[in-house]
Amino acid sequence: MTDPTREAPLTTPPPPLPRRATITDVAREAGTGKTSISRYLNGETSVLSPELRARIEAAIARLDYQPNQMARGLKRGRNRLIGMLLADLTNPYTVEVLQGVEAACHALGLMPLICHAANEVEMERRYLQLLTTYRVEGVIVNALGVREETLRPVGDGGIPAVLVDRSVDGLVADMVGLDNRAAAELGTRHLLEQGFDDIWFVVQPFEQVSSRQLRELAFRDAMRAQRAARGRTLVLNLADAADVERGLAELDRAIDAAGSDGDVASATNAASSANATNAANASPADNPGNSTPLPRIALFAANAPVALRLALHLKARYGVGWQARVALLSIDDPDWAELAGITTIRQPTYDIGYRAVEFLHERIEGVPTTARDCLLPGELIVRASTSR
Amino acid sequence: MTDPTREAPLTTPPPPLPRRATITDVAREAGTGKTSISRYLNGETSVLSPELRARIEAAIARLDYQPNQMARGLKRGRNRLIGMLLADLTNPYTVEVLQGVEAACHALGLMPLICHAANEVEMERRYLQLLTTYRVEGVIVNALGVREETLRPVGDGGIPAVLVDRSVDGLVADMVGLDNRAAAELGTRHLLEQGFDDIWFVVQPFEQVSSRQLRELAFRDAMRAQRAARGRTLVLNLADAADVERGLAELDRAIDAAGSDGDVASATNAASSANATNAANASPADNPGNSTPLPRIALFAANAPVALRLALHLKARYGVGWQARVALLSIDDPDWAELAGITTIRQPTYDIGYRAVEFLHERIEGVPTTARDCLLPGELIVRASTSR
DNA sequence: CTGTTAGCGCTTTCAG
DNA sequence: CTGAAAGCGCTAACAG
Repeated sequence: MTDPTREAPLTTPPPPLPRRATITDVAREAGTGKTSISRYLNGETSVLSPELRARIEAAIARLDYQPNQMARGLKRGRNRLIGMLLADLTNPYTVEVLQGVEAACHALGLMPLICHAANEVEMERRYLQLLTTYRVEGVIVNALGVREETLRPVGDGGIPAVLVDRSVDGLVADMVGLDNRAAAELGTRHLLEQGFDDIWFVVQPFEQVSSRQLRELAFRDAMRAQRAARGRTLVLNLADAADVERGLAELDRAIDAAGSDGDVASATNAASSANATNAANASPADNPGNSTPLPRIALFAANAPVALRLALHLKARYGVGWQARVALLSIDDPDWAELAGITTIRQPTYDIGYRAVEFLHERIEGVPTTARDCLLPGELIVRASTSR
Repeated sequence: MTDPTREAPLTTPPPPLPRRATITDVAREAGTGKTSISRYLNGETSVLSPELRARIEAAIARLDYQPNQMARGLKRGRNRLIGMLLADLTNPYTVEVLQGVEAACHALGLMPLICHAANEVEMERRYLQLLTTYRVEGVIVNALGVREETLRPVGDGGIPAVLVDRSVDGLVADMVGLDNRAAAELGTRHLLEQGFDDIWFVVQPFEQVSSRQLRELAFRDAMRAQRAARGRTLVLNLADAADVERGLAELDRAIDAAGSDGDVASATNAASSANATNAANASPADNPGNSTPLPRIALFAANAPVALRLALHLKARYGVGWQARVALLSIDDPDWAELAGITTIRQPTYDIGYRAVEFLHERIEGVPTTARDCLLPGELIVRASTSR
């Protein structure tokens, strides 16, 4: 569609829906004027004589009348609708945030229009357009990694907006999400404390996505503070199978090298690959005398989709016992984490959603604050994968 | 709220949103009447002189005009909105269906309002009310196990509706979902062919939910056809922790009995529990002389949430090797299925969603058919859990 | 306490 | 080809 403001003419002539009762019908039925009905609907109950009120109530019941929100909205200039733009419902994180959003909306009398961009920037643009066209009073945006262009209608001059999980470059708006820096530090420190000295941070392409950027940066910082341990970042573009293959192959080489070098129990070819490139600068002395030597390599997944991809690969490669071979920690705590026994950092997803709506509500009601950030802490959940 | 048609008065006086350009503004800017603008918007392009058209285009661009859908809807009597009422977004099934719905809506120029009841009947009622209030042209309902009462506004006399996954007792409407009978048969037959002779069908309470009913019934029928194998149904109310405990304990007893009785490798107390009640009538001769004897018990989960609960329990009880102890098969194919190596029957979720919208669209356009059912086949995906 | 009168932003006859 | 006028269902002054 070249011009988004133009739409194709409706194919079929409107087959009139079964007409519902209108306020006029009710007024007639109750033998009064529309105004009184309107007053009743809006709770101006005190100004109505009990007698009239009863008649109105009866009429409404008899006609099964339900006020038309569209018309109300048109007149009032407000429709209690807010848009909720989601990047990816496939990600459990999104669904959880949504629960918080719904609860808050319920509490505040708002109705969220949920729009699912399904990772397509074009969809995102289209939905944003649609939302403004329906005159939503505000939007909560879990944006794809986009810039000012598609997000132009919101924020600053446009409709009130609050960002979730990620901030967007050109856009000044409230934002609520995980305290990424603290979370990444928490995870890294845990891994270090458990004695891992070769840690891979695995993340989707992060140039566009602020939260990923922050996590990766915090990871690098945390690793830098710790000498004698090595930290690397592996970028996995989950949308590109070839890229994923390449990345996983790189990982495999490292794991194999570390495994044969460090695992004294598997007495196969320990000596032969002692000079493997990757594990060269790890100090063997770090590892205290456990009965089962630790896997030397730990994987730190930046979010659940990455963790799932990694887990699937590791399982395919090392079988059901993969957890003993490589440690896996992930930000996000999907329901299968417990099943796979991986350590996670759970985000306060419900609260994130709830706060987002509260922020938006304040903005809608015209509270004048400047753009705020609300960073909520994550919670480390230690499971077998990284413990002992 | 006693009376749903009444709403609390707005707390704050409407702080006027930054007013957007209206059709009148555009008309003035273009030096013409509203009618021509309207014609332009509705693609009646042929009746406009190229000159006027250019002026209109310019005016629209200059004012960044976007027609107000609410107003259009009010006038036209149609707003291209449909409701999508979801029982539980936490279930991957739901999200997948949603993708199909969205695609179809996109193709047909509809805008889905997604409402998430989060397994609360009250929410379902509330949303349904809201949807009719916004005068959606139709609804797609993935209902909780409800009866006519809350669903009264839809179907028959009310707005067009199509049911997804489940039919509802009092309600005549189109319905699209899995061919439950065939799917349950497929699963049962697979288990039987693999040599399992003690099969538990595990399902949430199914009096209210037609799809669960059908699956359970088909399972029982399929088992009845097969002599020498035993089939049982275990009901697990996932919302009730105590009930789940009870059910799982029952399961444990059966597994222990079967395990000690059949698994010659674990030479612990084979004899002592040979007279265990449950496994008594299983014929040991059925099991061909494999190197690793098959686990005798198979679990058939009626859907993914049940399968997850089972898997979590089994893992907690039998450790990472639980898959060797008990076979697990599930209807639904969540992303962790591959990770856990469980066999599944994948539903054609995308198609289900897509078809649902197509059905609804036909209904909206007034195609006069009688209530139809569309049953789509599931696909068996065999994984380690039940193979060999 | 109650009804009359204007519109909200748009579409749609019906005349030019 | 173009525009004026009459509403869609509802709310909000403004009088009674």
